[in-house]
Amino acid sequence: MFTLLMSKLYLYPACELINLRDCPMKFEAVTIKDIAKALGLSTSTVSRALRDSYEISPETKKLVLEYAEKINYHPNPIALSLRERRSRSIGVIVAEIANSFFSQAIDGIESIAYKNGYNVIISQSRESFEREQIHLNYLTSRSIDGLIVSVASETKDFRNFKDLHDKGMPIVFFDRVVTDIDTHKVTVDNYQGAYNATRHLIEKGFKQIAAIANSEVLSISRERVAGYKAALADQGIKEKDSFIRHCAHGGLILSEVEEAVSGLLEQKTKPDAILALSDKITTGCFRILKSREIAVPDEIGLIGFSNSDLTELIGPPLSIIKQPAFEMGEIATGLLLQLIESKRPVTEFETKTLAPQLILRESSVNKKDRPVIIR
Amino acid sequence: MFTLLMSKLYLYPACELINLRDCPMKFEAVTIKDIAKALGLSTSTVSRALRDSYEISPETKKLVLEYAEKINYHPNPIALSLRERRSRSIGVIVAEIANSFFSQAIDGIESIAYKNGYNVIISQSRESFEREQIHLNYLTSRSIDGLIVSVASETKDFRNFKDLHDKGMPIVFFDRVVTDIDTHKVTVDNYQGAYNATRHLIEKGFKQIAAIANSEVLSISRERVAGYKAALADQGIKEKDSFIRHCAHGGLILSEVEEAVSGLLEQKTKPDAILALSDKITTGCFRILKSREIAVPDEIGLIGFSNSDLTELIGPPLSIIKQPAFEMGEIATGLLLQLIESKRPVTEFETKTLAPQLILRESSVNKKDRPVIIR
DNA sequence: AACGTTGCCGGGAACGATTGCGTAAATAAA
DNA sequence: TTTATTTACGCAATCGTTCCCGGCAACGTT
Repeated sequence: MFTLLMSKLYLYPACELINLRDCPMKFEAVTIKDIAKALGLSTSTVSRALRDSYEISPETKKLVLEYAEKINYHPNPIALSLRERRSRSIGVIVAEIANSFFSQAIDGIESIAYKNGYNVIISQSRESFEREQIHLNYLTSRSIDGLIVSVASETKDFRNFKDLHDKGMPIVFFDRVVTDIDTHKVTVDNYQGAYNATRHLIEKGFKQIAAIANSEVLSISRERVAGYKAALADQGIKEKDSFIRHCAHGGLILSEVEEAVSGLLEQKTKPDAILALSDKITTGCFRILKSREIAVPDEIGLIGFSNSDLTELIGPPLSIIKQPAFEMGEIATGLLLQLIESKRPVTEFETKTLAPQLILRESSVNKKDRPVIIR
Repeated sequence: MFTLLMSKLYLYPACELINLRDCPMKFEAVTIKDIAKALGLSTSTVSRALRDSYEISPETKKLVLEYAEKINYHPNPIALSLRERRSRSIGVIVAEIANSFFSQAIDGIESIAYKNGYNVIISQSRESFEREQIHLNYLTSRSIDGLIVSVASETKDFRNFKDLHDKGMPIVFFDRVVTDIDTHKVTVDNYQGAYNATRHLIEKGFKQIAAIANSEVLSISRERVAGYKAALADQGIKEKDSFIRHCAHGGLILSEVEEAVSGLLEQKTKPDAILALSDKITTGCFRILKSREIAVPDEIGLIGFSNSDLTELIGPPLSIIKQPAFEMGEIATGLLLQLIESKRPVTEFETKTLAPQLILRESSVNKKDRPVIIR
């Protein structure tokens, strides 16, 4: 290195000096050429030796491998990507990272991706259609091999996803899936989750149960509301349209939750319990009830979807429907990698539906029954 | 496209058919060559036209740009990376994504990186030295342009970071910094944060204030403990070694927090307040006090570092020292990009210290004073 | 009329790796 | 000995870009 530098300096002193300044030297890239030159071999031989090709003699292999080890050679992943036309990275679009459900899911995604030598590139839609589409564009222009998506609350137009999928981009949806696009999907049994929670409320003596859901177009909202309605029907309770509210931004904006709650409380017969059908709505709802000094569960019972560990510590501890987020991330990634690495185009897609977990605590237990704390 | 395919099919029917099967067609890569061929130009001309070079006539430019737009051309970032020897992606290593502080910081990192056309590759150490080093290795072998790190609790040996930095890899530390390595750092005024919290406890009438900190080697632990001690000293309270506990894994394992709390409660004079000096420890601590049915703050007051929004909803609402996590992520990324894109090697490094925010709620207010709820 | 400028463009070598093909030497088979 | 076969390696193309050259017109200058 030193001698090399010196000789170059001798030939082009100024040029080299400038170069040294301009390039902060980065990571001294030791390439296959360096090995070839040092060992008096061709790059092809070195490459094959490193890949343990049968065409290379054991002695040469040993030589190459030892030298590569010695100078700490690592194949340049970018060169590989260019040649193999795959980047070995997958894109992820979620509403927001700082949401327990998504961060746990990303955790799962990352763990499987890492094990298989893939990078994960994360972006957040913040429930905005526009941001989602921008990120979609950006990610695809960055040549990712596949995509894992939980669509934004605002999104009503799935054409871009559809086009992308039709063009051959492997996509796996999780949590909030797009029913119209035929690909792998990973969800929780939202219907059952909402059904069980509603039924639980009824069993605990609540009569007037309202529901606040995420955006109407979202798959999870439809399924959860359906579960809620079914549970009411099964218990002979008539559903009221005025008891079902939606938050277009998934509760990301507290004011929309506030509006939903207000809408419920202003009615002639007020609800005695609220079923919150999305993470942010659950905690948002509690926040509002608390600020209005409405006692939970004595005045209004509360249960909702949530993946936060801290719900247990809230006063009163919140009953929640918890999704196996980490597992969902793992499964989605497994399916995606399967799609990416499949030799032939995949035409059979599956929808994995996991079981949600109902964790009952104090917030959903009517005073008559208190304390029935099941954990 | 169709005619092209047909002519190829005519020449190499079998070959093409196999190809079509093996390659799930991916993303139909429209390249600069396609444009050149279609327009009867050379690739150099097209490239230059796209980059608006002065060497290209306005007419040709127009032609190329319009055609490129029409067929939706996007430069292949991988080819660019190979040529420019930069991947336009930065690595991030944090303890765990599903931790409010880190997810908020990542949020900030991602926003700035995205604006500047960089990808973010995230990995989690889970406070383990081994995992951290594995990820460090992996990330550097994936040719990232720079690194943002908050070191793991377990890490005592910073040689790999140091070596990497010495080799020219731009690194920015945030939150948990490595004092020995001279590079940009972004922290919060940990000393002041702990000082103010301690002082607040004293003012609220607590006399026996204990502290539970993260791993001893961590910069944040040292600074926070120092602030705690200083506040005691300033108020003429003698510090007790037995009142300072450490959690080697940063509270990631609840049992170590349990052990720390037990250690405090077993003493002849028990503490009447606990200062938790790390996110996980704060909530872990509360969790344990609650499970032991120790009233907060009546029996033991509690305040601690935390970035979770839900601390407000806990019963009783937790007083916290909150870090501007999002902002820290933004600043760290800005500094990193500055480092990456600097023409000449940077030798002057700065440490940005932001102000923590003390949010006082009920958990740190002694009964005599209740209710003094400052928000 | 001869020569220098300028404008505009193409050829081709990189970047780092893989791989189909060709081929020399060494060995085996005839 | 001649021919076939194997062994072990090198050449060169390729992936998509950029950019250093070099070239060829059409000018303008003397």
